Amino acid sequence: MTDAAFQSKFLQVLRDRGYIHQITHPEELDAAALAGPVAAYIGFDATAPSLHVGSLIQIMMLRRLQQSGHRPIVVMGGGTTKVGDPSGKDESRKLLTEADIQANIASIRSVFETFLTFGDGATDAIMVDNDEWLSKLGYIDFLRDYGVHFTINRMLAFDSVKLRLDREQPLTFIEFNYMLMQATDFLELNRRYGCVLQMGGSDQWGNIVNGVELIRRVDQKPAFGLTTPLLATASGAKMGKTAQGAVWLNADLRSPYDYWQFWRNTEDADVGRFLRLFTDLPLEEIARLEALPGAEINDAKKVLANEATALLHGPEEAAKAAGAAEAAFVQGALSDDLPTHEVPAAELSAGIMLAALFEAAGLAGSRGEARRLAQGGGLRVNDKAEADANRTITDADLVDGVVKLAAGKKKIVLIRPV
RNA sequence: GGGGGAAUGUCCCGAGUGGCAAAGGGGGGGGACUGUAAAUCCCCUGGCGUACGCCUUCGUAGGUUCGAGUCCUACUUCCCCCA
Repeated sequence: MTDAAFQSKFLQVLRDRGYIHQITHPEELDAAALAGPVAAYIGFDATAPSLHVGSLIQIMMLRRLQQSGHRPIVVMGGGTTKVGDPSGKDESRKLLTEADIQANIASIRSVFETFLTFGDGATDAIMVDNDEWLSKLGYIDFLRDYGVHFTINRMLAFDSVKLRLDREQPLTFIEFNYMLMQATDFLELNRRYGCVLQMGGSDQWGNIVNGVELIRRVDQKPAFGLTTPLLATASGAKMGKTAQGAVWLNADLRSPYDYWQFWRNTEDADVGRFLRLFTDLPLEEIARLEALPGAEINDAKKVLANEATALLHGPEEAAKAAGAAEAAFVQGALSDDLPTHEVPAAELSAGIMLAALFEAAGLAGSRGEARRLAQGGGLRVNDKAEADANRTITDADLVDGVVKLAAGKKKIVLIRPV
């Protein structure tokens, strides 16, 4: 079956907006989606207190699923995170404690509420924690019930395993079991909720296929897998990695302003693709936007930033971020909505070394970095390049009640005495 | 079980003769040019210090030496050959 032949709205949308990389059984899945609401899940491991942009394509895919009249299941990996997914990783990650994992889950879960509608209806989203069943597995029972369906021969051939072996990096037995855990998840969800589809990133293909085959083998029931392409920018860089680290979705880790900026700085060649993936705009509108010539493409980037920020943080925050950016970049003015770092007024009066202030404001990783930045001409105070990072900042540097610090032209933080 | 290799700047790859803060890439940051883009060119890329400087780094732990990434010993992990 070619992609063009999809009958179901769900797969048509995914195809047209660029979500599909691989599907295990395209025709069957298409038929199932056409016949009625299907339940599909994506798992999210709780390795950090927030998801980042890399997971956004998955979240958006669940949104498309729901928009197409189906039921999204968000699986929090309380159990799988205890084991640790080796997929795409060079080396073992430190094992997280149970408390860390639970704290991460608590912190992560709220982002889904803005993208999905939760409830008890047929197409309402639900969220479950796989620790609920995984932690109850008994070792011998597990081996007898599930272990018999997996051959080492096969497991060794999966990329997640092969990568580690090829790089001569150790792969521990616990990590080796991860794909079995994930396959167990799928089977359990299939039995509990009639979940027939697991989706995920292309690095999850192996894990997903295992689940599909487990269900087909053990329960002789249909099950499907679908993966998204690996997201990279047109220049080949991994999506969502910036100087300051990952682009977190939680507002306390990355402000709406910075989130807006992230999208605003999209490469020309990515604008159309990102609009399709990360906004709800109609395809015709996107086609028009991405066709804008020359510098006008910047208008499309603003739309992208507005829409994407609104989806995550709400329209008000998006508007504030857009306003602050407009003021800072176009008018060269200050806006209260720029990222702000507060310092005690007394400390400022006494004087603070500029390099230390940069470090505290998060604009530099260390004082040394701030000094280098100054030498390179990228350190600015109140819009003026400052070559001496050792100079002292005091009340005298306040302009309209704040000191405007910038690392380069784009990263701005206002220092406000309190 | 025996024999032979390998682990390097806490992002990755990777040179390295006993004097090394350690070659060179990639990635990242800054500057110039632009459109808050890409491409290109230039600079920077362990921490602290205003500074002569001090501290911490080459799988782990010891040792030899005025001095060790470099030599020795043990351990850890990986690869190859023989069994």
